[in-house]
Amino acid sequence: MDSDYQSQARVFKALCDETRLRVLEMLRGGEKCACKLLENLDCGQSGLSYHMKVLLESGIVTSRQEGKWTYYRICPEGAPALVSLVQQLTAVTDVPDQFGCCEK
Amino acid sequence: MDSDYQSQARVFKALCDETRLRVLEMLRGGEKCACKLLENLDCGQSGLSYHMKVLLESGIVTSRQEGKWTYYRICPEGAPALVSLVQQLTAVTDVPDQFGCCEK
DNA sequence: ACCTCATATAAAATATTTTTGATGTAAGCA
DNA sequence: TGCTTACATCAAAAATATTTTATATGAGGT
Repeated sequence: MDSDYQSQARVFKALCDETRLRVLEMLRGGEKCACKLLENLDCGQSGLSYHMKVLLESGIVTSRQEGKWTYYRICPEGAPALVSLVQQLTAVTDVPDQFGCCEK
Repeated sequence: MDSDYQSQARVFKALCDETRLRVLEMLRGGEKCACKLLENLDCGQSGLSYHMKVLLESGIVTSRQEGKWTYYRICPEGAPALVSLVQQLTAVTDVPDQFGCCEK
């Protein structure tokens, strides 16, 4: 598990932008090169490059170079890790915690 | 499923802030009132109010009034919905898509 | 070596989020 | 009614993120 709030936040930041969600949807259908992604998005080339960097740094996506092209795909390790992170963040524990509450 | 990018993004925005992740962690141990949350956070009262609004609007958290107090807890419907949203976003499909790729 | 293509990076402009401080509101109590 | 407590709302400032434009880099091809 990832117990550092900042790096958890970084993963979710990758998902809170429309353009990046579109990219992710395209990648669900399989590996794509940057130029194909670009064709189907409403942003400039450097904009895509920026968004892909955010996705890469979150661990949700990986890339691979082949000659001049860069191919991106959903990371086979990162994606399941994300799912379990979300599960852990929202799973209510049955163990009482140290915080208590106002006169309850 | 939530197929609108903007509302999907809204859910993830709720999770990409350290303070809100802390709140969520506290709520995992059970319902808490705002004042208890405030005691354990590094933000002002109006700041907490802002963050709780973001969490409420994302559907991950719900609240309940009791006299002067507001109690917050992880939403029993919203949390699982989030998990399945993440699963859907990152599940690679076996069906080829309409995008193709560069000379592959 | 030079040119082009695919992508990355840097800097500036712009937009969005978060924090802060002041004020508002509603509940409960004297 | 007037006071206090718990929280919400607003507006301005501060901090961050995104977009845009220009320039750089590195792989091929001629």
